Amino acid sequence: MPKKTDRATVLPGTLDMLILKMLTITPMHGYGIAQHIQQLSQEAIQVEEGSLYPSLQRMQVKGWVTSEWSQSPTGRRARYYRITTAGKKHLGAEVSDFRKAVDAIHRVIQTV
Amino acid sequence: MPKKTDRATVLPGTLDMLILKMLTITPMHGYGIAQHIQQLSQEAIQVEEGSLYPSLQRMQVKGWVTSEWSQSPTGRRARYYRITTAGKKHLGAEVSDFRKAVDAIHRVIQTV
DNA sequence: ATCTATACATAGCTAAACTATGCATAGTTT
DNA sequence: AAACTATGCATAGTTTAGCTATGTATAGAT
Repeated sequence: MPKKTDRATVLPGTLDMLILKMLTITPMHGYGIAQHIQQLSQEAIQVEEGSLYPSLQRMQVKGWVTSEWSQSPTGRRARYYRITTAGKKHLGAEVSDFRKAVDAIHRVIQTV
Repeated sequence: MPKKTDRATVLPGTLDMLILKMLTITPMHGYGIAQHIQQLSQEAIQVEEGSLYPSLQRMQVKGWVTSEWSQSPTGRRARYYRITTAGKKHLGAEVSDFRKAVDAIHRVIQTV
C-alpha cells in the first residue's frame, strides 16, 4: 500500500524558482542544490529527488539551464547545472510574480 | 487546438484557504465567493468555476464546509456554503503553514 | 427577441510533485 | 572483508489540483 500523500510541497509551483535562484550563486549539481535550499530555508524546505531531477530536466528543455558532467569535490561524477541568460530572465519574472501573488493572497486572508 | 496553459493559478495549493477565509465572513454561494476573492485581491486573483466548484465539493467531503440550497438576493436559486468548526481549524493551520512557507521561500530567494 | 450577468456542475486534460525504486561509488565503521 | 552511510543521478508510475470546455438555467436589461 503506497503511503498517503499527506503534505505536499511547501508551496507548489515555486520549485523552479528556488532551483534557479541557487544557480545564480554558482553552478551546482543536483544534490548540492537540494542541500543549499534545505540549509538556506533552515530545514523548512526539503527537495525530494523525484521532484528535483525532473524539474532540472524540464528547465533544461526550456533553455533555462545547461548542464555538463564534471567531478564533485569528493571525486565523484556529478552533473553540474548552470543558469542561462534566459533562465535569469525567467527567474526575475518568477520572483516578481511570486511577490505579487503573495501580496494578493495576504490581502484576501487578512480581511477582517 | 486547445489553448496553451501558460500561467497557472496565482499560487497553487492556496485555493481552499482563500475560499474558507471568505466563508468566515458570512455564508456565501460559489459565485459570490469568486467575486469576493477577486475584489479583495484587487483583481489579481480570478477563481475559475472549474476550480471553484470541485474545490467546494472536496471540502464538503472533508467536512470543512456544509451547504444548502437557498435564494440569492437576485431571486435565483443558489447553493450557500458555510464553514464548519473543523473547517475553521483547518483554515487556521493552512494560514499558519502558508506564512511559514512564504518565510522559508523568502529566506532562500533573498540570498545574495 | 437577444444579450449579458448570474449561478451550478462535470467531463476530460495537463502538469507538477510525490513515492518508490534502481544504479553506482567514496569513505567510514565493524 | 563486509556492511553501512552519505553522496550522486535517474525514471516509472501515481496522485492531485487546477484548467479548458461545455452544458444547463434564469433574471434583467436592450
